[in-house]
Amino acid sequence: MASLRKTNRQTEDETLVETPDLEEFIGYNLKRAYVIVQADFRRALGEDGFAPRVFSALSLVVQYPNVTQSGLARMLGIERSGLVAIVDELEGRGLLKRTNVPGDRRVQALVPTNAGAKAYADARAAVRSHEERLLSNLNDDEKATLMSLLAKIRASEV
Amino acid sequence: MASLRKTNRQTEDETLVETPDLEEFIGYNLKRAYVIVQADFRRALGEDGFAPRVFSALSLVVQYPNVTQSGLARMLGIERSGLVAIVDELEGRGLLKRTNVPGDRRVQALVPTNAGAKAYADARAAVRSHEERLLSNLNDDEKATLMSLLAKIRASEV
DNA sequence: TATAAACTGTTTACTAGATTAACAATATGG
DNA sequence: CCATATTGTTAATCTAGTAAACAGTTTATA
Repeated sequence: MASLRKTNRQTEDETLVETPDLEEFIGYNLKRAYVIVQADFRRALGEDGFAPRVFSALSLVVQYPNVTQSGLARMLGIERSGLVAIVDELEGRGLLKRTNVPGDRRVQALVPTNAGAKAYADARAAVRSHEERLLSNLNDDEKATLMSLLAKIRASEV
Repeated sequence: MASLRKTNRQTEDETLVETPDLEEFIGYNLKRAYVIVQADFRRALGEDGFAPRVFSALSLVVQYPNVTQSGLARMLGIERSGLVAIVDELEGRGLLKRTNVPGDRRVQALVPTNAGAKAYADARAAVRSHEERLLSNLNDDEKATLMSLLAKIRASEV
């Protein structure tokens, strides 16, 4: 707090301490934060753990059994074509089944297997402890505030 | 607030209103919010406007002229190999120059052109108004709080 | 001073995540 | 019945990013 020279004047010093414009943009900070959390997620879940999007898909299938692929894509905010590979992976690992629905032969309802429910419970615990560990410098109030502010951003989707 | 049935009990209703696990994870909400902001950024800057990462790079070059590519990559948190295409694009558009530095023939200092400084000022204004418009349901306090919480996440990088 | 180690910008190959467009099969609404 | 819409799927494409190698150059060390 000694110096009052807080301008963004250009110098040739190798140590530049002024806040660059970038830090003032929410988008930039959102991305940097997201990259950090996402990288730690992968580290925490390990080599052949779930990728974030696969974890998310499994989570919804476990919580909403019989969800259709289209419905799941809508919930995740991705195209249904992009979901095929994710469901293929989960089915290939024996964590869910594609089942046909009497009355509509187009849809394939997704049903978690017992192994899928178990794998999800384990993964959820791992994700929870990853976030708790990584974000240990935020207290519960701060986390709740962050969530509500992120929810506001999500609510402003065009 | 009429019903107290707030369990996550499984039903066969087509309208499921309970909060799924996913919404409780900071990583998930961070990603969803980031996707929304990033998509609006691109929409706002238009067909041949800057991609977010190109905008970020130009911002730093304008604010820190003579930054090296390695230095810029470090600031952006990406590999220097990934920066080559970004700098190629900016140089190709005539917005910066690669200049050689007397005393170290390895490095190429990046210097914004006048056109680059102008383009950045315009883009920065466009980005500011995009964020102001998109995030108009957050007041200044909320935005400041969000920034400080995101900064805390950034500070917890491993 | 000789040599090993490190750093810079770059290319190439690869991966992940995602989108768009088309398609056949099926369902729904005038 | 017929036009329209929906579902799951494939194929082609795009973007953003990494990792590994490389030649040229600089720095550190023995």
